[in-house]
Amino acid sequence: MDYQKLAEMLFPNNKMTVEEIEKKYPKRDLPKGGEVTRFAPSPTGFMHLGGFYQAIIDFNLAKRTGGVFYLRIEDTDKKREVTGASEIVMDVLGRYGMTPDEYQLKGGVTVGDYGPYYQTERAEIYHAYAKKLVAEGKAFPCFCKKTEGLADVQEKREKNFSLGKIEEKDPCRNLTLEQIEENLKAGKKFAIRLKSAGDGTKKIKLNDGAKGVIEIQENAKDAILLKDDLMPTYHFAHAVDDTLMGTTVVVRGEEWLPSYPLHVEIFAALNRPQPKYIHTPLLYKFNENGNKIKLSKRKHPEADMRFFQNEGYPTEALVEYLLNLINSNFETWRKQNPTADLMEFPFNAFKITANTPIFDLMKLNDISKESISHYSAEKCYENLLFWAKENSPENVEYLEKQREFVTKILNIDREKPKPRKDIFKWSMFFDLFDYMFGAPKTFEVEESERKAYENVIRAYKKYLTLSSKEAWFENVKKMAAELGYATDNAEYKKNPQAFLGNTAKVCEYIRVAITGRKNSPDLFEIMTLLGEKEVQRRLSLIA
RNA sequence: GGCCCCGUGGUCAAGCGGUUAAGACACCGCCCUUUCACGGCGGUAUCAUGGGUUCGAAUCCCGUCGGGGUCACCA
Repeated sequence: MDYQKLAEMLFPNNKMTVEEIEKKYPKRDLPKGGEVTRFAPSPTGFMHLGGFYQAIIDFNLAKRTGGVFYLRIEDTDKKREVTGASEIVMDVLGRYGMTPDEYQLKGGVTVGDYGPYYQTERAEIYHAYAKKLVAEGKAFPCFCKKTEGLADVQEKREKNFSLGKIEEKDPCRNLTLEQIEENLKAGKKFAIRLKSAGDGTKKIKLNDGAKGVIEIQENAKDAILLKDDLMPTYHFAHAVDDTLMGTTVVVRGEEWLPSYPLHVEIFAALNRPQPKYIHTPLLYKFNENGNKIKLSKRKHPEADMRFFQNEGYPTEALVEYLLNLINSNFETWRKQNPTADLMEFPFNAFKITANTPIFDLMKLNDISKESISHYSAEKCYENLLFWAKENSPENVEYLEKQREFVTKILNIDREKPKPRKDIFKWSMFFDLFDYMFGAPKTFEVEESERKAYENVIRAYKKYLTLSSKEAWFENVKKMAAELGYATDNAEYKKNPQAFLGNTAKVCEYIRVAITGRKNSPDLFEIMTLLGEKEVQRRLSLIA
C-alpha cells in the first residue's frame, strides 16, 4: 500500500505540513517548574460547577509555579454548538479572580500566541496531523455508516458487552487503495481512524497525579480521530492541541481515565511526549434511593454556576468550599490563618483527595456566613447592591435611595470582635430583614399564649423608651416584674410555678410584635432604627 | 458483562503498622448573655465485610460486597 499516495488522495488541499505548523508553536519559555494548564470546556451555554472545580486546580497549579493557565473552547461537536462560549466562561472565571492568561473571544480579540483557542478554527492543523498519520500508515479512512444517535450506540454497546471483547479492529483498515479511490470518487464521506497496534491483553501504567499508579489495558480499538465532517474527536484534539499549546499538566474528570490508553497510543503515533495527568473525582449528590448521582444541571440547580450568582454567594466562599474538597488540609490552614490571602495557602495539585465528594450546601453556607461576618457594613452594602443590580433590579432603586438605612441594618451586630453570623447569601437580605420594611404580617405566638402576649404588649406601650439601651432594659424589667414575670432567672428556674414566665418570655413577646419572629438581631438596635413612632404603631396593631 | 476508580460518623475528612480513631459542618444538651445571636463547654455517631500477614491492622495482601465511571464519528 502506498500510504503517501493515500494521504494525498484524502487530503489533497492541505496547505501546511506538520513541520510548518510546529514552527509556529515554539516551546514555551517557562521558569523552572512552571506548569502550563488549560481549562477546556465544550460550549454548553453555562458553566458547570464541576468544571469550575477543575479550573480552580488549573489556575492554582499554573499561578503558583509561574506557569500559564489558558482557556480553550472544545467546540468540535456541531450538534452542541452554543455561541458565546468563551464569553460565558470568561465572565465566570473573571468574577472569581481566575482570568486565564490566554484566551480568545469569538470573533474578537485573542490573547496569547498559541491560538486559535477555538478548536473549530484549528481544522487545518488537525488535518495536517491526520494526513501525516495516514502517510505513515498509522491511520486509515473509514467509510462505514456512522452511528447516528443514542439508540444505535446502545445497540452496539449491548452487543459488545455480550461479546466482552477488548479488540475492535475496523474492517475498513483492510481496504485496498483502489477500493478507497472508488469510494472517494463516489463522493462517499470518510472518517479517519487510528490503526491501532495495541494488544488488549497487555497493560500500561499511568502515574496519575490524584490516584497514583494505575494499570489499565492497552488500547486495541481503531478509534475515530477525525469524524466524517473532518472535525477531530476529543481524543485526537487533546493530543494535537496539548502538544502544540505546550500543556504540561492535564487536569480532567476521572471519566477520562478509561480513555487514557487511547491517548497513549495517539501520542505515540504522533511521536510526541505526553503531559502529566490529574484525574479529579466528580461531584455528586444523593438521589431518592440514597445512591450517588453526578451533579447535573437537570436535577441540581447548583450544578450551574449561575446559581451561586443568582443566590448571591460571595465568590470567595465557593472557592474556599471547593478548595476544601481539593486539598483537605485547607480548612485547618484557614482556621490558623483566618484573614490570610488564598494565594498564601500551600496548594498542592498532586494531593487531591481521591474520594468522590457529595456537594454539601450546608457546609458552603457555613463558610459563607463566616466570610460575610468579617465584612464591614459598607462592604456588605456594596455587595448587596451589586447582587441586586444583576439579580433583583426591582430593589435597586430602594437600595440606592436608602443607602444609609440599609447600611445601618447591615451593621447590626457587625464590626465587633464576635460578629453575628446569619447572612450567607445576598438574596436572603429582604426576607431576613422583612420587618425593617413594614410591620410583620404573621406572628409566631401559640394560641394559648395569645392573652398573655397581648397583655404584655399593651403594657409595653407605656414602658417603651429608646433613650438608651440600659434605660430600655430597666423598663422591660420593671414591667416584667409588675406583670408577674421573673426578673431573676435563677429564681425562676427554682420555682417556675410562681411566675407567668421570665424576662426572656417578655422579650420574646416584644420581639414577635416588632419583627414577627422569635429570632432576630438585637431588639434595641432594631427598634432604634425603626423609630419610636413606628414601634408604637406596631404595638398598637396587637393590643 | 469487561476494564478502571472509590469505600473512616449523616456530610467533608485526619490517619501511612502500636492513637483514648483528630478536626469542621449538621444535630442534641449545658453555660454565657435579664432578648436573638456570637462565643464557650460537652454529647450522639465512623474504620463496608470475610480471610490472611504480624506480638500488634483503619493502616499491608487476597477475596466478597457496596457505590461510581467507562466501553459513541459527545466531550
